Amino acid sequence: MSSAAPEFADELPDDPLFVQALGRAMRVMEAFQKAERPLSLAEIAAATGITRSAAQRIVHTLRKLGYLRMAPDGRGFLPDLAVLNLTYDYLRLNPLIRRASAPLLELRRTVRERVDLSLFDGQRMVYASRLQSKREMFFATLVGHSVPTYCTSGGWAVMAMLPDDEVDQLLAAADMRALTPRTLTDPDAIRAQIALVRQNGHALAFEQILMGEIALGVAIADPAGRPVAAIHVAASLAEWEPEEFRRRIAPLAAEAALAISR
Amino acid sequence: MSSAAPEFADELPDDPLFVQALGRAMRVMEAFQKAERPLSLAEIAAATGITRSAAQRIVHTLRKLGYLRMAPDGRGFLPDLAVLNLTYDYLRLNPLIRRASAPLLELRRTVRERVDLSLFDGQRMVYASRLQSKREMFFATLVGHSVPTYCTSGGWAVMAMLPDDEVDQLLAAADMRALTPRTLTDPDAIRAQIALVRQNGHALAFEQILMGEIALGVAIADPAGRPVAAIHVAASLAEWEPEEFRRRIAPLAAEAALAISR
DNA sequence: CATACTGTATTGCACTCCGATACAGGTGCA
DNA sequence: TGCACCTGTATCGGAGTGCAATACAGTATG
Repeated sequence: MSSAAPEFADELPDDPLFVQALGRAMRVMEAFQKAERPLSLAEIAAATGITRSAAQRIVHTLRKLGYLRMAPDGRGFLPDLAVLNLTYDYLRLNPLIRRASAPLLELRRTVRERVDLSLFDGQRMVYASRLQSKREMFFATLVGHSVPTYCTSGGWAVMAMLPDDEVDQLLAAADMRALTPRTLTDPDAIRAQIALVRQNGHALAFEQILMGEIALGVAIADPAGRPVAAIHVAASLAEWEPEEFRRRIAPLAAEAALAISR
Repeated sequence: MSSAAPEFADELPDDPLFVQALGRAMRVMEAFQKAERPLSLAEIAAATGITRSAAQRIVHTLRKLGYLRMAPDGRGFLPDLAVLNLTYDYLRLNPLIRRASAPLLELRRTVRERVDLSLFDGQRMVYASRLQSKREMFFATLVGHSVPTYCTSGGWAVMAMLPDDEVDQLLAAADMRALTPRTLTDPDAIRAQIALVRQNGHALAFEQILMGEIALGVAIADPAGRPVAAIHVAASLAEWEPEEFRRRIAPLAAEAALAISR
């Protein structure tokens, strides 16, 4: 980090339309992504590369607007309720999610296992909708939760629809770490999975995120043919024989994905 | 609307810390709350009371940051994925929701009906977590969805913990409309429900939001004793005799609420 | 074919945001 | 006890940034 390059670019060079104050403010909100507890002004300033003064003004403003609030003990700040209003508008207005509504419920009804819709965001797949089944962990069920693209059934399904050079780029840039003993972190092993998806039309992932879990993923493309999301169906290996799971679930998931893609 | 008062206050008079550009930007994001489809620059400008130029710059910036995107057909703008990252941080870092995790799952497991956690936001109760049961409507299950405080079991439970004058204020300011034929819109009828809550410790709502639905709500207070949220358990009148529902569910919901309040 | 709407680009001026600095209150280490 | 350092809060002059007006290209809609 001894480079002279600025760690934080307030704007791209010569972008006269970019509103600096807004860019900084969103960096403040995003600072909480790496936080595990309330952030003080000094911490916010450090994390975003702005001065404490600027952080003060931005936090003050975001607080008045309901996007941040002071932590219960008066030390540090946290995201606040107004954030959820944005969430709802995003989900409600997103055309893909609107179209996904009926097929996902139908799928959930027939398979009776957990059904998720996740959105492709480069290195991550972000959950936009979750229809639980039985046992659940809580935070894993939160909207906005994301999992790595390289080690999920949905991520493999999405990558299978990308040209090879983009897949290579993605895998090269991935910060791979094994989440379970069985998580694939070898790029070639992942490429092999992608090849399988291109044959089968779906991905099957064994214990990549959680031990005991099997997941089947199918990608959803936009009208131009680019993958933008994926459906997952996740279940317990204690209850399913893998080939049976694939045979039963794959056609239903594929049908749902097709209905959403349109 | 012939008054000379400005319809949009960029800042409170003499608040030297308030960042105008940021206030405007958040107004732009919030403009989508009343939208049913993508908004054009002109519409955003009109909805927020800023000029088209300012809207252009703000939209441009929010777009570069991933909070807005152009609609699929190139006409108008929509909230974009980055919003969900904020969502997750809010849910993940919120102390109340952290504490609620285990009790809610436990409650869901025992009652086997829909269990929600909603946050008190004045006139609205905003859903922060939803654990579905069987049949569901989709949009109703989205995080960030909100329902009026005055006609939900959770809202009644929350109001029961407020002093009477605050209840009166809330009801006076409420824009009451019946969502079903049975929705209570008479302030006195609602006050009667609140009185019941103060006796029973929970609220029971019949078909206030949706015909055929019964809901039981219990409030959650902060350490200072102010209500901040509510647990709902919702079920079908086709499957439950109301008194049986109350008898079975109320103690369990109350226990969960207590565990969360701490 | 004209009109009105899209989104995009440019420019000079003034006001707004900038960052340094100071302050009050609490915590913790010596 | 007291000093050092952390909280969040408040003030202020200067300069840089966001402001609004205006122009432009492309596309529906009448």
